[in-house]
Amino acid sequence: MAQQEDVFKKIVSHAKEYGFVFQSSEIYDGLSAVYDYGQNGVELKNNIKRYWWESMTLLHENIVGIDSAIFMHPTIWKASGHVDAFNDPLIDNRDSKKRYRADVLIEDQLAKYDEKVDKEVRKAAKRFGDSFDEAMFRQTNPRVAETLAKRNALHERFAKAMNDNDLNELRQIILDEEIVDPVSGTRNWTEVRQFNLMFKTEMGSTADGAMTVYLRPETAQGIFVNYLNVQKTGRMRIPFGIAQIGKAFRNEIVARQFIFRMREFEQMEMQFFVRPGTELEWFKKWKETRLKWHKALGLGDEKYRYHDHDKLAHYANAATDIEFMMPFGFKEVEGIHSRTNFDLSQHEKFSGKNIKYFDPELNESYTPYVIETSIGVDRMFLSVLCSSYEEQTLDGGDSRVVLHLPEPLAPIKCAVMPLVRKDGLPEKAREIVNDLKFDFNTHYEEKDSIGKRYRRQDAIGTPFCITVDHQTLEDNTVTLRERDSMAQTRVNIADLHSLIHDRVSLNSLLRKLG
RNA sequence: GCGGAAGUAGCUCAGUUGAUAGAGCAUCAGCCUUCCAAGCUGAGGGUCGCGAGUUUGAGCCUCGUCUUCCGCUCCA
Repeated sequence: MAQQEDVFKKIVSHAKEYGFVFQSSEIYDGLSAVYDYGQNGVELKNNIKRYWWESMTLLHENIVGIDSAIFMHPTIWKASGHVDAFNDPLIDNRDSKKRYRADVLIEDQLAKYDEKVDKEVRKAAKRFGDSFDEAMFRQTNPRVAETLAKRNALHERFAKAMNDNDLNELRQIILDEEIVDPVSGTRNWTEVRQFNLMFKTEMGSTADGAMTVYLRPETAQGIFVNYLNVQKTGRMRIPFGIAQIGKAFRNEIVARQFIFRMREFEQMEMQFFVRPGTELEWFKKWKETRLKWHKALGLGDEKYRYHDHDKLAHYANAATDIEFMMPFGFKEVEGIHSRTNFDLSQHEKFSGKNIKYFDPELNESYTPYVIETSIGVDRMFLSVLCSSYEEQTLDGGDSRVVLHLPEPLAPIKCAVMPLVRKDGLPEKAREIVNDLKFDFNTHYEEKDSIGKRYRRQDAIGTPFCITVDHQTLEDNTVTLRERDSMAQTRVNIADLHSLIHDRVSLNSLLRKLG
């Protein structure tokens, strides 16, 4: 494990050194958990997005795309449950170093009072036998009355504090109730802090007229609130899907592991709308379809696994993750969720609008069920990068660092280089570049020895190098050198285009998906 | 957010008990002309994360702060 973490550090360094990923605002000491993509990173990332987008929209005639705004009506996040779910008052115990939700601690305390009352009741029931009147006992017993009075006072105080969002009062309740940390058994508590996982900003240029809006914490809601627009204007029939790629934002408490967990990240989501009752079939189908998409990249089938959720979120009736073997363990890259009709029903309720789908085959209206596939672009990027990175020892003791990127995803497809910088070779190489550049991201390079130039291209994952030598001037052939095998073949300049195209075009990946 | 460790050139790092910064690789210019890096000459690049303090003097000591890593914690 320690060794793997070393590898991960090397990958992070490599990503920076070769222009894939930089920390945001680095010259100002950086901004925590925010990263920028460099000149090679952006190409790789765009290629990943294109692979996903085309696999959705080109290969499925019943899936279309949208691009919704990051700003959305704030009520959407009330409807989706994010306003409640993403706002927790948290408190730390200084001795155990554990963190708790303050409201949960107090709720546990309430439960303890209830438990105390129940205990009295059970004791009395045992003592009085059949003649025991529980209702009467609860009303009249002085010990029970005392406990209940305390409990109700606490409940009232707690409800008020939560309602007022009074964090100091929550802490005071914890102190007054002498609540101890179940781990350390101490009452050495920090302040209660509010954690807002959604970023807030204001819309409207005057302070008093401004409305609080959120940066979306997921892209899915943009699809839900538009689904009927798309269905009607696109004359879509169930089952159909809507795909979207876009940024989302979460104020993560702990954001770590490089670009694996960032505060600003990009999602590729597809929401698939189906007839109620058929959702689990579709869930199964999308689970398989999505894993196939991953495996087609050839990063290694053994690096993937499903992780089915036992504990389901409030809106889901089935959920699984596709996990990828990162250097720091199997980690979620994609989630496939059967979201039921929760989101659409909520939007119907909160908006007051009828957004039911009319099914012409059944001749009835209903709220569709939704299967979601949601993949993190940055996580995908990381899995591609990590599994492609190799430090290779060559015959003769030489070594090289190679990125075995899937060829269609590589930032640069081919590098053209004159063997020497004279005798008209550079000019000939330029001619080749000027022909290939319209179809492939092509680099020209003439500096340093040829071996060194090959190494540089290996380090950024360029699949092909084309070398122009003196023979080229005579018979228009060049050396085509392959990244992974380092094999060299003599080919005609006229054949370069199709040779490269067969290997680096996205089609070669998409065809594997059928 | 808590605890621990760290931050010196693009990368990897050295810097002795405090005396105003070095190496290798990389980059750039030139020479050489060579099909798998590390040949020669020269050049650029650092207010030692940032800010205070102690001191005649701080990369080194103290405090604060930011960032990163590890462990907790959290995770629609």
